Amino acid sequence: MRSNFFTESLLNWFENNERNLPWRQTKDPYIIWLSEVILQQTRVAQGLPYFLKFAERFPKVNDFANAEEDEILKLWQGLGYYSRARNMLKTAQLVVEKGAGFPSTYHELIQLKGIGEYTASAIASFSANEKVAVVDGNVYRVLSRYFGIHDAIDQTIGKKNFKKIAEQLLPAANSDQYNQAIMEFGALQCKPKCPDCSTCPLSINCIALKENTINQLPFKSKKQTKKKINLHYLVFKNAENILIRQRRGLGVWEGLYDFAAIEITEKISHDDVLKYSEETFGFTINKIKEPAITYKHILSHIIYQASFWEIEINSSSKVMDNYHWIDHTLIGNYPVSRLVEKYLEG
DNA sequence: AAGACGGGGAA
DNA sequence: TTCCCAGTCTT
Repeated sequence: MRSNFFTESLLNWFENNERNLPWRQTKDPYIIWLSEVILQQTRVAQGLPYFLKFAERFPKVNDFANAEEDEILKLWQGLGYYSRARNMLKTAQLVVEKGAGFPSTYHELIQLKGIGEYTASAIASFSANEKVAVVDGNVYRVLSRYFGIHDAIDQTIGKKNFKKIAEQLLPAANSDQYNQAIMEFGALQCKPKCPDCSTCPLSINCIALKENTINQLPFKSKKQTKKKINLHYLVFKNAENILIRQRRGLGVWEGLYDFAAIEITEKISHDDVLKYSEETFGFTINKIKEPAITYKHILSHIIYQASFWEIEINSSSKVMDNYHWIDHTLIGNYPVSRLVEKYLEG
């Protein structure tokens, strides 16, 4: 599967269409790592401001390694897939501990937390020009269409095939430029919806265009379903304090802060709230404000229907380890989900 | 192999 | 609504 026309056309297209992105101004594997992890499953437009924040706050891996997880998560707030942030801290700490600087070889990178095949290839290619092929969503799309490959990209067999083809296409020289080029081409020209094939320099040899299968490729075998969960938040307050909880072992939003909550499918009543408050916390309720609105919050695999009960109590009695009474004006200092953020915005 | 894991932008 | 984004990890 060698194609000089394909690779030469992409390199030429890239020379004329490359975006000026800040992480392309450096060979520092640490900075490239920042950008690559931030951009996992994330559009450039959404990730860019986060990259700028992180690069400014943590110019060196040492700065990152010395930060508290809460600060990392606060900076990451709103970007999603928070395990990326938690894994980055572990990786930064390990790199500093080893004392040899941020690695730039695929072999070393692939062993680090939060760095998989794509990210290890990207960092090795862009920082050290190692001859490895990147395979991301853009690459699947461009290759599947141009070569008319209908293998499922969410199956092991299909992934291996695309990987092999990507490796065979890698040019001997400028493989770093070529890797950038094919991804940029996928993002700007060979887009998921309505690609502009009429101006595409590869269209003359594009199998999917010839077969009219552009809108069927790349092919995925599974379709995701979302389960619906009702999330009843109990926001306990007294005169000056509010009760927050750090999420531990709940799956979603690990490490972020929210409030006491009941997750059941049924609606809950005024009496349920009273009973739960008494049994779980020993609280005596002063006043309950029923939720006026509900929030629909959609994750990749869950649809939350959330409501917030505001509950006044008189004292701040002792609570479990992962719960904290804090001054209500300080809640903005804690990392929270977009759902909680929207509630707090009123 | 399949599911968990966020949030938002585009059509 | 539906798709998918410079994917990775766990089971």
